Amino acid sequence: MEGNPECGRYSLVAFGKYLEILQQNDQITFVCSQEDMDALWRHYFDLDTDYGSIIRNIDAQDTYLCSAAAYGNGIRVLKQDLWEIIISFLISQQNNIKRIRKCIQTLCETYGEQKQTQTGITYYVFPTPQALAEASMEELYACNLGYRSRYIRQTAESILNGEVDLAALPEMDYITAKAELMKLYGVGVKVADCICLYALHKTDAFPIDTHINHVLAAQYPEGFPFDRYVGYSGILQQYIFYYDLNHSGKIETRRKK
DNA sequence: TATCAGGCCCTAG
DNA sequence: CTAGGGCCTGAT
Repeated sequence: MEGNPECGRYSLVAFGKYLEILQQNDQITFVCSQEDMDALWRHYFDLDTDYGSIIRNIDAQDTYLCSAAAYGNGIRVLKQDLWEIIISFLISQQNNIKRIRKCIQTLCETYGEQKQTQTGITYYVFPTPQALAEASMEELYACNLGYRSRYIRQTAESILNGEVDLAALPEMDYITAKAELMKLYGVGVKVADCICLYALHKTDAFPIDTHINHVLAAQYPEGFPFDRYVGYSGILQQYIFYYDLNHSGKIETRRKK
């Protein structure tokens, strides 16, 4: 998603299509046909889920989680393309967001199909498994993917030769799907959880990275109450992550100045 | 110059 | 099973 929060204008490419979104205060406008809205974007943004009821179910005694959820009110866990998310999170490891975006953009421009909107905007779709499997290691390294290049190459091949069947994954339960994903070279516990959450919408998946780990140690020394939030702890993880990354970051910045 | 950023793989013990 | 080293690269 590319965006300019100042003027409330966002754009993204998903499932081969380009979408522009405009926001004026509480009003959101999707610039697309009614058909695409109903067939694609409603599902993609998980618009039929009531996130408000999830937030209301949070333990009122848990002031940290309540604050995090209030801060992240409006966040939605997207239902993104499985293949795209696998590669994107292979790239994300030991990496920062700025470079992740650049790597993915380079992959799309180098190996993805170029398209144009009716209004003449050029964009690139995410490359297919075939396209990435055909890339040489030298070419992948040239995309600044670093040591993740071999993860991407081998993963693309594992998909092509049927070692892992992408089409079968959505039918699996969370635990099974996670184990299946971890057969892919370069996919460990954390990345598998991200894929489960962002592409397969397994909302029990609770990715634990360095930020979350830090919060869990500081706020939940007795352990996070997963039992209380069966079926949607992954959504709460999003609130925690966003809160820790932005809110507490701002506090640190202010202190320094 | 050293460290770190939304980890993972591999090898030892 | 757990610990620890190595790994691409760019920013600070």
